[in-house]
Amino acid sequence: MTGKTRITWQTVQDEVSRRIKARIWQPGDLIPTEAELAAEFDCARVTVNRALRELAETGVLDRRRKAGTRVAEHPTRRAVFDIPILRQEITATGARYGYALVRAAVADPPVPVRAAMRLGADARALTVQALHLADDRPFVFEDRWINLGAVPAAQTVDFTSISANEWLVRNAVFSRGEVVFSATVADARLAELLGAAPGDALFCVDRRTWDDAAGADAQREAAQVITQAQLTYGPGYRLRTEL
Amino acid sequence: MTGKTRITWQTVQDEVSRRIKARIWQPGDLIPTEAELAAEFDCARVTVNRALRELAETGVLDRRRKAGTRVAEHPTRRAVFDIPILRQEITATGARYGYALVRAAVADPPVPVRAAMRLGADARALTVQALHLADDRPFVFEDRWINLGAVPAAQTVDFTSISANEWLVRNAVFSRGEVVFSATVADARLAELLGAAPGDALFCVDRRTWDDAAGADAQREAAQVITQAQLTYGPGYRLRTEL
DNA sequence: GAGTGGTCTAGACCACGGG
DNA sequence: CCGTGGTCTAGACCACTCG
Repeated sequence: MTGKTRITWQTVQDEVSRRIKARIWQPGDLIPTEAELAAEFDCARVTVNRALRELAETGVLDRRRKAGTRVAEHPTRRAVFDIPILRQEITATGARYGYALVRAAVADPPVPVRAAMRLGADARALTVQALHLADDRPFVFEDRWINLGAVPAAQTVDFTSISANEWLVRNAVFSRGEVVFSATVADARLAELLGAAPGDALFCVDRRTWDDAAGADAQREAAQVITQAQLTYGPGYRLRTEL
Repeated sequence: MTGKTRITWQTVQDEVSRRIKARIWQPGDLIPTEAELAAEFDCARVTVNRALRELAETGVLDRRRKAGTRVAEHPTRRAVFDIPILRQEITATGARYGYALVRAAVADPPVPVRAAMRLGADARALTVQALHLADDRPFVFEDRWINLGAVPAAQTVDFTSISANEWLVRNAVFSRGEVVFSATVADARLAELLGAAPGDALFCVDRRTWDDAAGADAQREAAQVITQAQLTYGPGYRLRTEL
């Protein structure tokens, strides 16, 4: 009865995973070569390769040419977060999405922002501050700076009707991004905006996105920051994922 | 001179990425089929498949049989965090790792812990509290509960010399995990342990791991929580990643 | 030097799902 | 139905790196 089902890369992956979980192959152990496993499972070597490659990408296996494949000593688990548009994050919870612009203006960015965005001393930028609402209650406060040198078209956009978040996703190319998670204390203004108490601990996400000059080979030197955004979530926010 | 370099899946992936970034193929657009691209790049179809599969996994493309491959409308970016053992997280910064046990005891878990771990009303569990140090300064406080029903061997371990974190990674099978990020306010005890001021906002990570009864097909019903840990980081901690 | 993983090819069959 | 992606096969060559 065993020869009936067709061998697929997932079959192999499941069996290998099982043997690791069952400690048949222990951390640090060398497991059979691709060719040996292919013979055992009676499938092509590339099928085994596909199965093991994914396990190596997720950190379960450690593969090196000539050295062979070992069960990872320290199974560094990898957590994956989907970073959707805020509208999606809110509607996904079943709540109604709302948006309220707080301020949009061309201004001189403060020094820390100027430094983070690598802007010249006299460069002006567009600041957009807005609240994203879930069922009419404040969900997250967005404090964004947009580099007008990189996205001049942003200056003419009416951000009372569309969030900077969504406009940028659709209209600005970006090739690289950074995300930083942290915790911050609610000051008086944040507390008022988010309906929190001053002193509350708030979850905070900072994003920066770059455009590595299209087509240019001079990589990160020529990169310019397109936008920087600080998202401060309301009290009690939790970001969850599975391993 | 163009025919000189061998076509590889990465060549194809780079070119497809370039066309998307350059808006040659715009969000929502149907791109050529695998067969067409294989003809264009003069390579095997499976090579194109490999290239596009990765882009689909990262959310850049949306692929459906018969419907073809489209550029994703909402480029949901995916942030990946490596969750290493704390020792690695600390030594990776160049700091010296240190560990100090605060408390290890078999005890009655408080009700919230009992609920989160799906423990019976009379079940006892092992609590392990410890500080992880970077260059002798508190880096993170670990407040952990271990289900002795799932990992009885934990009861005999001397957690003064090895952290529960590391012991469990090496000795406990787990098949599924959950990670939750949040922000919390430092109370008097946390402030003292972490060298923070009471009222500071602290970054907090909660982890739970399950063992889905090995081999059983009754999946998540039969699962038991192996351990739950709350990691509270010192003030100013930031978790960073690239998109 | 030689063993191991990384990848490509050409052809084939299958599964899904749009029309 | 039938086009499209998903996968398998057998063979081949290459790149890395350990011994």
